[in-house]
Amino acid sequence: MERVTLQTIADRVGVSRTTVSNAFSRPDQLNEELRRRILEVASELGYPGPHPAARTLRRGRAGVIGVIFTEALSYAFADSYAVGFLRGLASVAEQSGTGVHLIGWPSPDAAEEVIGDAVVDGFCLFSPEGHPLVETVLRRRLPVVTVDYPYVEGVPFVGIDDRIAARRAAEYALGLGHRRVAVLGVQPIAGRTNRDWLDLDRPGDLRFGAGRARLAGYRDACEAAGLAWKEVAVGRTPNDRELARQAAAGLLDADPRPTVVLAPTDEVAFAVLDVAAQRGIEVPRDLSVIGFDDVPAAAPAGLTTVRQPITEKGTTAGRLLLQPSRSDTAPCVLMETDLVVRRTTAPPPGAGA
Amino acid sequence: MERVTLQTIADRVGVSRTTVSNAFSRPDQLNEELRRRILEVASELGYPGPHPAARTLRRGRAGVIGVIFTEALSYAFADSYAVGFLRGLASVAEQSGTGVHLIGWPSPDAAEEVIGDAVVDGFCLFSPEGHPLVETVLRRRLPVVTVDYPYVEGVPFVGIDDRIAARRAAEYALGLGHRRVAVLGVQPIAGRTNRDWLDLDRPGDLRFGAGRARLAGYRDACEAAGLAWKEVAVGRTPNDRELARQAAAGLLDADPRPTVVLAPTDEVAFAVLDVAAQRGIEVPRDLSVIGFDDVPAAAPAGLTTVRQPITEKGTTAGRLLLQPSRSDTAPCVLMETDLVVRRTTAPPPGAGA
DNA sequence: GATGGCTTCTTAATCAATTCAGAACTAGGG
DNA sequence: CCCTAGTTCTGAATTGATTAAGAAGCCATC
Repeated sequence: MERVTLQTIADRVGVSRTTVSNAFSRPDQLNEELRRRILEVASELGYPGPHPAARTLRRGRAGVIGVIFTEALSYAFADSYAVGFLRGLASVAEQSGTGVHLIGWPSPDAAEEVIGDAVVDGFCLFSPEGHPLVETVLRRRLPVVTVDYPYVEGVPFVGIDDRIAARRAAEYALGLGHRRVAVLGVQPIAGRTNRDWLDLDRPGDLRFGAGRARLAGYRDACEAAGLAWKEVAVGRTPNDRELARQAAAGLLDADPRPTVVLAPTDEVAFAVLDVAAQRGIEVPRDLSVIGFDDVPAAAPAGLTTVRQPITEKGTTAGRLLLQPSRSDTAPCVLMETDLVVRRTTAPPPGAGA
Repeated sequence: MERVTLQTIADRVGVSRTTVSNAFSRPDQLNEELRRRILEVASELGYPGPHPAARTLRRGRAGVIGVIFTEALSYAFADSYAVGFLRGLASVAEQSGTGVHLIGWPSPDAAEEVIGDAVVDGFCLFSPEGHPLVETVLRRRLPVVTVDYPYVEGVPFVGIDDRIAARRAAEYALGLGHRRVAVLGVQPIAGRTNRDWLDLDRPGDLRFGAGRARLAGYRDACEAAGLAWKEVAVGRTPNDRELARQAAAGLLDADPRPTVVLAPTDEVAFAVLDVAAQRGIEVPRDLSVIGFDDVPAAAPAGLTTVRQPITEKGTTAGRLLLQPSRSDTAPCVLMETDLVVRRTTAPPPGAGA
């Protein structure tokens, strides 16, 4: 059985290849009766329809956008922040008949290849912790939007001001009277972490990771409140509930125990709550906990956290990609955030409620 | 600025197009020094790399598989069963340098187009509730694997025996002594539901939906235990925790109230637990609840449920797609399931514990 | 009876690569 | 000096469609 192409059908029906193409793609260009005959023969021969790669090549448009993650693709489905973002992006893409191609990143080499081979009309770089692949992506010379990190001059961007938002959260805690403060930072996954990751003063560095920017915001608030940074217990952890329990335990087992933990994400905040429950530490009486993101699970858990418009970030990124602006300067959207106070925060014990 | 192609570079360096192509795709075919010169010129000219569509067209391989969902793409990220499945699939794809293209289904027409336009090497049809698009997909004449439903003769398949698994769960409940039984079925989303959806006796129909198959399993168990099906309270609901609360309330507010609810999914079971908590009905003392799927949230919630290997389904489907079997008959994998008894089931009240 | 406008179809160019067969050159062995 | 083998590069065919430009036929209008 040979391959069936437009030509096969054209020969069989006795018309030109063009006419057969029109039968599929521009029905108004030919006689209805002839079109029916063509489609009938096509179906008889088992023609799979116009070849998408050939069509894309000729048309110069794929009808798909690619979303590139920082890590392995499975991350996209494990993290509810990522899931929320994708939901927003997908809904916009859907409306314009555009597909979404998810691109993971098993290893740097594989990434180069996958990015080079992606049949897409544009890329969305989704990377809470910076993205070593920006160069590779830009090389494709397609429309690009980066989300969260990094901000690249001339490339459309969607994000929030992590530093300010984190500062607000810390200010709230300090305002409640807390002075024994512990903070946690999200570090990039193992292997890519350098030793002075916690050195917040390296210039320009904050532009490459939400974890560090939030940490810096926490520090800003502490110092403004007259609390020296070196008196604050600082830990770091991957953004995984399971793994974060270790770091959380480290902080909660210290003596004196902190009265508030500022977590870099809700996921990590949940880990802190888990450990507190294990230890019989009552929240918020003995310990206050603040998260970041306001993922769907935060509300039922009563977690005080910094809300950011997760899904809206996705829709915004989608629109930026699908309807590129005509202006000279690349759009740069900073979303609003706000502190959502729920049931995991209270004044420190002995504050004389 | 003109478009830069292999030819542009070839002209500039003074070699043939073939040689430039080799510089990118088959480094062993040319002199290292010449290759360096070519790559240098390419980078100077801002060459984006070999055009993926052209490459795919010529090679006849895309390096991507498509996953087609039953409903809107956002569903894929809202449902934890789907998320688990995708995680498995993605991990296998990743290992063989293959991308994953997620394909939603905003409307039937849009779907035809998106499926026809997808530059992929194969399709995975993921559809707990049957799939009207099987025909469209098969027309592409690419490798296909269907997951859960529908089972199509000659098409590789991965799934579980929903009917048997559901029967086992119901048998357990009946074995505990329950006689006032309520069951819930998951119906496809509104608009595609016909009126006699609950008529389990329509021939062949059970092959098109986990919801109905599980319902049939519950019925099998009841009748085998001498409990007439018409004495069982039957409700139906979409697979959404929020929406399912309504159906759950309908069952729990009945008089006499059932002592056990057999839910078609964990998501629905959670809704039943929510409503029970609202009403002050104590689980498992006053009410037993059994779910289905064993999603990650089931264990912490203590939900008794039917475990199915969600992620493993994904890896299996991936392998079937990426390493098509050489055998004549299409592989058909039925996964194991088992009942996981946790803290939401007990003998009915007044059974003399 | 020529002119113009429609509809319907065809011709030929184009999209951007890959690949196979073969040419040119170098080097080694007899 | 010739033959063979190996490396490096080229020419031409091929992949499967879309599209702009143009031709043929038909009808109505002036």
